[in-house]
Amino acid sequence: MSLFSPDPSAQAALSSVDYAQDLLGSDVSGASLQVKTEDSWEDSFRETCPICGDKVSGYHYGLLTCESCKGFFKRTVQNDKRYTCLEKQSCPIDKTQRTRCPSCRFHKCLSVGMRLEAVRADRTRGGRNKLGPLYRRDRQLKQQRRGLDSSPAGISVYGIKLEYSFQPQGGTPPTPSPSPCSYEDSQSTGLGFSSPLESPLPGCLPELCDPYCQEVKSEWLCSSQVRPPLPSPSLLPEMMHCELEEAALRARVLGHLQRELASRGKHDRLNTLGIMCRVADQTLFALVEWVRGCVFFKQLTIEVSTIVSQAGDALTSLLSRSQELVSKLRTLQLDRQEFVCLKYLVLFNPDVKGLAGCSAVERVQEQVNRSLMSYTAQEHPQHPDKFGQLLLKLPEIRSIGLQAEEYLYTRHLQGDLPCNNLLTEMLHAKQP
DNA sequence: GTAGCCTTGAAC
DNA sequence: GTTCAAGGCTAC
Repeated sequence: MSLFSPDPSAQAALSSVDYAQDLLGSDVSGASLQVKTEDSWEDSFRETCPICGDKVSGYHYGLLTCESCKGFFKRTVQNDKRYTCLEKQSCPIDKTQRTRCPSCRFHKCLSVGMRLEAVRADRTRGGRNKLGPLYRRDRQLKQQRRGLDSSPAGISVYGIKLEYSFQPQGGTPPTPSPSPCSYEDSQSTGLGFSSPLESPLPGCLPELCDPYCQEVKSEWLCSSQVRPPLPSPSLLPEMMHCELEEAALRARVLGHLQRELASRGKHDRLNTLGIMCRVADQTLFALVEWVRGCVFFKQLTIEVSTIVSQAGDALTSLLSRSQELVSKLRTLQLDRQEFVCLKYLVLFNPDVKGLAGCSAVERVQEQVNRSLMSYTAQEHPQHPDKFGQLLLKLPEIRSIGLQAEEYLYTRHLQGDLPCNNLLTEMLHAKQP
């Protein structure tokens, strides 16, 4: 069984911190495929490091990398190093030139998906972390992909039935094409692959390529003679197109609230929590509308959700954390494009507990990462660290979302929340 | 600072 | 007991 898992908790927290800092969201969990093969592990070592192309030594901080990039990433994060690129933040990173520009090397580490949170703050040695299941799934998916590569198209491998799939927007199956395709071409048939086990078409732009498509990657990342432009931010206009107009959203939420307050009698007034829940409810409607309309999400099917949630009394802390986050984002001069990218990164979160079939989500995350990196490099060259700084805010955004969720769940269990609204419905859905 | 090898220890 | 992804050590 396999599920896709959007994470509106953090979405809500991120989207509404300006005017309603206690929104909830939902999470889903489900079983994941558990297949381990000897071949897949051996095959892992035949791959090349997605950062420099050197020989892979194993999974490190979220993906298969070489020993030196592992060490570089560890040193950088552990020692909180800040690098500055002396060129245009687009230095080629390969085995022979990887030590030339640590700034671009670190950006590449982040953009291909190395996880900051996998570097232990307490420097504890040994043991395993929460990425273990991800590594297992990745190994398994690689194995599946190899099976697909050597099998006729469309035939399932190992008899595993997929319950979740990327679906072409037009409902027509993707047509394999041996020639390179444009982003628009890919859009016209959805993302061009119908399950997380299938790779995108060969020859597509790197933004739409699978993270392990080394042939294409090396072409645009490592060539020093003909260097293509920075990873195209062409995804951004598409993402911005789906964006709700914030002023209109505010007006809608406030208008609804005013009408509700006006319709209530003297003895039927809403208390503060009631007002906040109404705001949360309307914002959730808007968020659901955004999620439904957003690029990528339209191509997903979603299954049921369950979660075990624990209650906590945290409104003060929640508000203070949210305000602090907003303040940090303002200090970073977060603009609308970056805000939208963060929203996508929060929504398409492969770390969601119990998420299976997450490779498609990881691919989306990687594409958005690239778009964000490209955008910040082009639009804010005076702030070369901005991409990394923005990514560092994601754990806090997600954490605030979870805290909001826990708080609301507690109040929900105590019967403090108004009935018959979307918020309550979502909280009901979270009961184990 | 880099990168290859070693040690550690939780998950299986 | 084995695995393997963390952090540590150290020659360069």
